[in-house]
Amino acid sequence: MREKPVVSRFAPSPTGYMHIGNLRTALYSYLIARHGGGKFILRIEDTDRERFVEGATDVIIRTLATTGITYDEGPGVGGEHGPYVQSERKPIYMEYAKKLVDLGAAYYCFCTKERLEQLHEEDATGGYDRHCRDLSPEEVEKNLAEGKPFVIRQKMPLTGTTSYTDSVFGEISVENEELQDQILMKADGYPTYNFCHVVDDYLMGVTHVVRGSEYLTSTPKYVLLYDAYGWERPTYVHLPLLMGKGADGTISKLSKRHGAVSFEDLVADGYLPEAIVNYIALLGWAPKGEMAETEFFTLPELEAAFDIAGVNKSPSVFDFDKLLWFNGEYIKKLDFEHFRRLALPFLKTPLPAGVDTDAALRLLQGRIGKLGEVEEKCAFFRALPEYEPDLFENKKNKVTLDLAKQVLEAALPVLSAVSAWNNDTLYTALLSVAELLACKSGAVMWAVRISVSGMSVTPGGATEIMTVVGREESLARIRIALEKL
RNA sequence: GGCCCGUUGGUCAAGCGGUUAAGACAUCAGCCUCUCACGCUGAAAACAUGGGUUCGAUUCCCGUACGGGUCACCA
Repeated sequence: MREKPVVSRFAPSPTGYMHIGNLRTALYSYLIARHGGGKFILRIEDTDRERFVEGATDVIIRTLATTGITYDEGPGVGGEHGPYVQSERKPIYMEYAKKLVDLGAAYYCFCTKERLEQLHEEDATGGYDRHCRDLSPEEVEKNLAEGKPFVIRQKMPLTGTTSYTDSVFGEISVENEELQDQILMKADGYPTYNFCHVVDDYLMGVTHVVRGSEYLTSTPKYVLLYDAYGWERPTYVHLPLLMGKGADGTISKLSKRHGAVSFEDLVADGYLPEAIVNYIALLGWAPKGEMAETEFFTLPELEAAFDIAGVNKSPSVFDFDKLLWFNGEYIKKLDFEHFRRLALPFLKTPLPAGVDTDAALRLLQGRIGKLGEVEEKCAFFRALPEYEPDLFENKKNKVTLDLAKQVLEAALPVLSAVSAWNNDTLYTALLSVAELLACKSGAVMWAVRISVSGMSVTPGGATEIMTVVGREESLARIRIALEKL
């Protein structure tokens, strides 16, 4: 018996931004499809008119495009199961809802919102009392003829249990008496998620339903729908949640209070899409076997290696430190031209005329975790920071204020005399200063570096920094230092 | 609160009855070095808990604790 080809989908609702948790769901769903050589569909779930956000669909499409997650069917690319935006599929749902009523698995409900609110006040845990479940056909016809507003509810079995097998969590069972007669069609004629996703998944031939584990306990209700229609149930793949760590160390569901958690925010902060994808792929999934120690994956490599069996059950905490490390590694691997092109926009304004921007960026490439650090790390190239003379003191290199003064006094004429201003000549020149003063070369380098940078920690050594800021500025900065000493 | 799910170092995680319980990030130390960083070497650090089952449990079963999810005319 042959396996059916895998068809999976990503079905976000357009909320205006792409949360990193949603992106991971999209990624896993995509990987399951591609690993199985199957199809991947994008579907927009916009049946909540009140929460509709203009342009939100574009954010989703853009994000998928920049991460390289391609889909075979969906908005913009079309396909044989369109349209792929639920608001454009509206007539389909009423048709299928009526079919369900005929099948005896759903019913019209004419209860007003006021009555529902009253019910809730009387018993907050009771839920809907199934008032309209057993209305006679005549009564229903009469109400419909009068034009009374209605919803369509799912008729849940009152006894027994419903079970299904999730490919990550295993068998899930719930008592049917726990299930509410949930609303399938709203009074505004739009379907609820509970209903339309089932209809669409069926109509679009989706074999693998991949989504967050918040749906784990409501899935029996969906399974009942498949059964009522006589449709084959899909394979369910529920994913563990993504958590965030708060400033106080508490763990909770990843949200804005944990910092930039939308994909576009991270990119704007200088994280590379490839690094983000690589990192989130590993949050909740780990490769098996001999691949278990591998950490770096390109998208195609993930497509080859991904396997549902490697998906974890427990929630994972999003760790910005590790993302930063991953990102730094990806930045290091960039060829310089590429890095340069990405880094330049992160400078608020161009560096001063005398400063060698390319040289500065070369220094930075191996030392930053994200492109957003470029500006701050370049600040001292723009202007010498304020600093106190005692910055010159350094135990390891045995530098005292007095020695620093001697070094700089000796270095000034030597550096002025250097014919070509480059790393090698400057290095040789400074070594001669060390020889002249009979001190460690480290002491000379230290004093010079502090004087030209005004900082104890810099993205490069003394000569490298002088190369970047240029001859005039370097000498000027050394003179300023001498005034302080 | 009812129901469902989860629990290996601070974090991500391997493990799928017998292991010195991998690896990575972060942390710390040493080395290297024209500082920092990179790199290299090393260190500290974990099976929530109580019962079973078993010759033997991190691994299987039950309870407890803790954490999470869910109970909408939201998805």
